[in-house]
Amino acid sequence: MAVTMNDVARAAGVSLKTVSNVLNDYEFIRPATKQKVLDAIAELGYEANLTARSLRSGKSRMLGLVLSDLSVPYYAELASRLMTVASARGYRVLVEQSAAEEANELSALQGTFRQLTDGLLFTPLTLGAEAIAHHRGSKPMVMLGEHIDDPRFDLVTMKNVGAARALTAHLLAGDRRRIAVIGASEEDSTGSPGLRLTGYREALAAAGMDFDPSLIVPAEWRRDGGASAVGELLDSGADFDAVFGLNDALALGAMHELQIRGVNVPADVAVAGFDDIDEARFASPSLTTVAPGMDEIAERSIALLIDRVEGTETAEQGVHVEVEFELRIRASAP
Amino acid sequence: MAVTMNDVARAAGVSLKTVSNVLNDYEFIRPATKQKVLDAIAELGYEANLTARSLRSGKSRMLGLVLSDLSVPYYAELASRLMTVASARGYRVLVEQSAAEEANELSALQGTFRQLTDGLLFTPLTLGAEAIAHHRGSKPMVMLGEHIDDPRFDLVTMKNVGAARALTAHLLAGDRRRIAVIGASEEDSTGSPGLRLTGYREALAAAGMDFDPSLIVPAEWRRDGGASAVGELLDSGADFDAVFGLNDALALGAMHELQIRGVNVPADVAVAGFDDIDEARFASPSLTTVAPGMDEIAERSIALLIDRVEGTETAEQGVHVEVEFELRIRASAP
DNA sequence: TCCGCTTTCTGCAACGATGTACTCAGACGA
DNA sequence: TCGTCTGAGTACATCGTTGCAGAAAGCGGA
Repeated sequence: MAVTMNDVARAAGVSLKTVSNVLNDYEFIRPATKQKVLDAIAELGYEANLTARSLRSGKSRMLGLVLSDLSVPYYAELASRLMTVASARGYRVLVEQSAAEEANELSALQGTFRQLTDGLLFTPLTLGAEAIAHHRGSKPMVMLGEHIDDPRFDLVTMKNVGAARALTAHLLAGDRRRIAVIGASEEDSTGSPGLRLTGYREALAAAGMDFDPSLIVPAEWRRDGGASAVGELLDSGADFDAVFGLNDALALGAMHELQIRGVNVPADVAVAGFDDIDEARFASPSLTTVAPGMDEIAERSIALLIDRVEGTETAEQGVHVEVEFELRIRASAP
Repeated sequence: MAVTMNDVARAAGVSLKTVSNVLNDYEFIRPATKQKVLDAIAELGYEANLTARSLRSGKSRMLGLVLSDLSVPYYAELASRLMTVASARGYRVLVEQSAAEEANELSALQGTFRQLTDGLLFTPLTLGAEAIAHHRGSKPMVMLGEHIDDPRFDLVTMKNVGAARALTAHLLAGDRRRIAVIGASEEDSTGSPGLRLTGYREALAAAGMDFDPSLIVPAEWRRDGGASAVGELLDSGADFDAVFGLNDALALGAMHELQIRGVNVPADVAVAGFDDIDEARFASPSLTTVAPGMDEIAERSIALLIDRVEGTETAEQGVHVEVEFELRIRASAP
């Protein structure tokens, strides 16, 4: 059996409650008593039982993170940073994969997963604002990445529109005139696809260029999605001199397919992505993309969530944080 | 406040313990009573408090996973699969990053992390068998990936030696005569680097070729490690016609650097990796590598660990599982 | 001297579940 | 008819903490 507070109390010759007081930094304890307790703890190698503490106090010092799939590089890198930042503040992160399915997102929002954690970092993909508001429960929650722009929720996000606009402007400045977009459909206006597409349209408009719906190709946001989307474009004989993949996976898949088909990147077609995952830097050619400020997203969202959990952040309305981006101009679209 | 078993008991007009009995599928309950309880549960929307259950029963239905860094694609993909498989058996996975530092591995092995979980999936990178045996505690533990070949531990691993041998043999069959190895040093004989290097040496020996230590370049197992290692090789004027990166990240980094320096892959230098991460398929050129059977690793290790936790697996000695691999011949080393 | 306040420490209940031991009918066999 | 056994359900203690209330001792002020 493990050492309990009772054993420590006996060894130190004090009451159980005094041990608890020492551990919780209660103010009025004589230094000598405190030392006795600390010595006993060290000698017995006592470690607090987190389950019992959690049951009694109602806090687990665990944060939940809901995302679609940990094997997506962007999410993996984000999760890694979130865990590191949380750990520095004494919290752990419990990850739940939703596979982008509504039922899973719902159960992560309500069920036992919620119970185990003090607060939630949520990347909704299928659930809308109303559904979330209705099922969210009472514990703190910070929305991530997706722009569910609703004053009821805390939100930490990247500048989707601005970044996409800047990246498109860069392509235009490089004399690309027919920029295909992969990963959205024409009518998208919300969510990451919609916002990034909006940035693209704004850049076109600013340059006085027409928007051509035939250059917008929907695709699953994965490498294979990017590959097949660009395949369709090529097969259809579309005329384009650049591809903007709405995330890096799409762009990398597209670039792969282009090269297989003998299209030179960037001479014939420039390629740009979004996210600046580590892989982008080492692709061949290296991928021009946008770094959405992942470190800052991780820090701000963890800080906000923990402040909510601990009652430090008291804003009534949802707090909205937008993080600065940086263009990463590389060989695929110089 | 959340609904408790007491509320359910009151609503159903039975004792608290009867509710518990229904939930735990106790045998002797009249169907009518059971139905009353189930109705009350449904009506009140009761959900068991996992923390309380865990305190009382000593089981949390959580498994720990210790790895160096979730942002490493191989680990991210593995973690994702492990979570999916565990979830199908009603378990969650709590991930801890060790950053490949000894202190972190130790604390994951002993500390509060261990307390929170019923069993551990452990990828040791710095700790040796003795240290692990000494600090392991009493809960079940399954070693992953690394070949700490010790009968005291359960282990699920890939065929490192065989796979590396087969891959090297493939390169030799393609008439590559000077195969550089990135990610190991000459004296390595254990761990992933050592085992894969052993496979390489065996393949050379089988082909009657000499082993040239100057072709073995140590490197951090990351993309940038692969890039700088191959940079060193080129700078030193070494003579080589193939690169075997001991994992895909190394190989992809190396391939990137080769192409930047104007070396044609595969015409001038063939490149091969190890792991078959998703990215390998979409690299340019696509990467020849070994698929180490990740799905099977995930299934077998979770099954073994849960069987230990639930007492189904009773082998006294450590159970050792070796999973089959498959070569993936692609464009970088046809 | 007595009161009230602060400092230091203690005991008990409680968090919400499960395990053990028990009660109480009713059935069954001798 | 009696004792025993089995089914069905209950009461209470328990897991290891923390919150709340209170007790004892010391101190200053009137």
